[in-house]
Amino acid sequence: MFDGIRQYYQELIPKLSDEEWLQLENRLVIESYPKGSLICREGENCKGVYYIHKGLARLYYTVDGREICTGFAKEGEYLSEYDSFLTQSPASQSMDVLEDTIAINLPYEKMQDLYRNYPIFNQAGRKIAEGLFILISRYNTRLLTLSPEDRYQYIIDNQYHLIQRVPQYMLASFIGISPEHLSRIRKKMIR
Amino acid sequence: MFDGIRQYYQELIPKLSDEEWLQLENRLVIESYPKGSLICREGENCKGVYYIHKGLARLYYTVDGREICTGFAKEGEYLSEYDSFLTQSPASQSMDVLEDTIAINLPYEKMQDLYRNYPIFNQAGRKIAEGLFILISRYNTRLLTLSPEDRYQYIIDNQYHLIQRVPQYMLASFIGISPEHLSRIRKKMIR
DNA sequence: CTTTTCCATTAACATATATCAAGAAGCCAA
DNA sequence: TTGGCTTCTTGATATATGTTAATGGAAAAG
Repeated sequence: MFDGIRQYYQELIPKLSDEEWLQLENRLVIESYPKGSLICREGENCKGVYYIHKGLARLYYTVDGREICTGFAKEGEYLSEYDSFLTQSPASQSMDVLEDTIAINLPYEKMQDLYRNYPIFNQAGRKIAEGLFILISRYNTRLLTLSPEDRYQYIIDNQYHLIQRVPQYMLASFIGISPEHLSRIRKKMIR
Repeated sequence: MFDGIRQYYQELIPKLSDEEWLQLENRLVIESYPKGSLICREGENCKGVYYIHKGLARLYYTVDGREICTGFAKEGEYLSEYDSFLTQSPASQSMDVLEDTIAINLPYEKMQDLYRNYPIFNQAGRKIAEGLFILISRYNTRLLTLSPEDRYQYIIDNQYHLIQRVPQYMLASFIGISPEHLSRIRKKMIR
């Protein structure tokens, strides 16, 4: 169950000891979410960082009753409303799951606890934050520098699993356009 | 000269010792940039993280010969093309200075060196990365959830120094619209 | 001081993209 | 199998925002 996470952390901290791993493992919480359920609701404090063991989760804003997706995580990937998690303040995004999902949660207090008692985890925390920064930074770059068509092409080339598992209207908001416009772009690209 | 930086790090690492601070200070490089000059050019590897001692620096993309600003840093603030810095790969943004600027640079190799020999700096590195994540994440939130007018209002309310020190056409790109459109928005807001 | 360059404003016009509305297609549930 | 959701597509129309171009003022340069 925890193999994926252990491997992940061992890449972040090559010299992670068995004892330290055990301390981490003891703090992990396995959670199960049926398709469509919320992991975190906008306005509430995000409770943890979630490793997706099985399934598919999504992060999104709700604006004027409309959803704007900003991220997805499938098996082996992490997801969190990280701003809310770090500051323990109300989330501006919600997280839900698009399929039945099993997530492994590292709750906020447990993580702070680890940082205090096992400082080596600061190294993991640093690399995780750096990784998340790079992720959002590149997402930003694509939104600001590519055309809608090129942003869709990017998903085809680099995140093809999203095309297969995520409804098209969610992908549309992910690349910053309306569902109808994406439909037209697809039509044009087929020719 | 280094007072601001020292204070900054001591907030990140409350138990930073004099010895550790000295190790950091020895690795800092003071650099001087005349108005308009580049700190980092798109396509090159970003060499460091820059603390602005005096002056004003800017981060921006160049798309079809046009500039899109994504960040500014004044005295007491940090700036870097952090993706490029972390991965030591070509930058997708440039950094230049809008006024004569003195920056204090922590170069990449020196920073890695610190992480290796003084692991406590991982804690600072973690908090810096977390802070940068929050910064870009909220910038993203504003771009995705606010109208252009509200985005401009946000700058008035929260970053008024930018209104005073940054040309309006740069602010326009910062909030994601054309200079002409910002001019119209301002006119409408005055009424 | 001049002269030049940069920048903000304004107006007319162009266009990408959104919105609205209807129908078709796929999928799930009973 | 049937009926009802959900999602995708398509067309007509609307609109926010961009583009082009001209003007005037302010700031910088000489």
